[in-house]
Amino acid sequence: MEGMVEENGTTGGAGTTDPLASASSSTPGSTPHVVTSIVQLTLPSQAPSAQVQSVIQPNQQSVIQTASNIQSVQIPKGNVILVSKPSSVIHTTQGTLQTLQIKPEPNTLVNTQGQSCSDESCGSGDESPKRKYREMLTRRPSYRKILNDLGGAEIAVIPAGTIQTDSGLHTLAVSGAAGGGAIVQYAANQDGQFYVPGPILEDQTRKRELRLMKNREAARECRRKKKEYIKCLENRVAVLENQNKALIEELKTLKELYCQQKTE
DNA sequence: TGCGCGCGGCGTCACCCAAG
DNA sequence: CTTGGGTGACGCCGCGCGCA
Repeated sequence: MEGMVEENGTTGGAGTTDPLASASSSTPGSTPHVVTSIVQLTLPSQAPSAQVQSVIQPNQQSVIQTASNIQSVQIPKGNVILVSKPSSVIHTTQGTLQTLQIKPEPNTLVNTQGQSCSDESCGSGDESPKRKYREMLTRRPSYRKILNDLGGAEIAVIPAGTIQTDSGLHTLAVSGAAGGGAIVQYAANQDGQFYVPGPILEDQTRKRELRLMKNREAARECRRKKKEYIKCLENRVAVLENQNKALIEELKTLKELYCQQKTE
């Protein structure tokens, strides 16, 4: 079906190692190949502008690669498109970065059956059963938490030489704290034992939890970007391999033509 | 069926670096 | 100098797979 988008891995085909193999050899409107971990889109030749075959990552910021520059691409109704994510990347073998305009419904995604859906409902990420299941599982608490649970939060163990007095309140630099070090404030009781006053402890705990939460999300995002980057590189390899193949083929044809003319 | 192994994902820590 | 975001490293966990 022309202009149809397929999700990868559902059928075999040449696309697996060479996602854009059909970009240079297929006729306009031919059925797109299905490629592992990526989605391909072929625009029909009747489309008002360039014939484009692209690589799209499902449900995430995506990469669209073409063997030639993308002109203004109009997507016929009923065909995909991605990409509500603002920072999605489109790049070509020429290295030019371009803008893909989605018409007429900018935020509409179309699933693999060609049905449209909202951005949220199409996203698989945080609502996948696997993720839910994982969230139900309890992880081993950190050593810091274990120490806190053992009462270390109220009576702190103070390493020698790290104490600065400050009107009864002391400040301790903890090198092992999350976020590259933390300042812990505490006081001393009559017995000379150190403890963290309630409000300060609450504040410190809250700050730490906030920091951990942000770092958790940052780590997730970082991993996601890393994976996307790797996919991008793999896609680029595929594009260049295909281009190389096409050039070799062209050279072969020209050679044959030349030999033919020579013999005549 | 139980076990070991590899893989992928996660949370946390430590460090770096840019911005204020 | 301080602060906050990004990321490499590390350890843990669950899962799938092959093997005895």
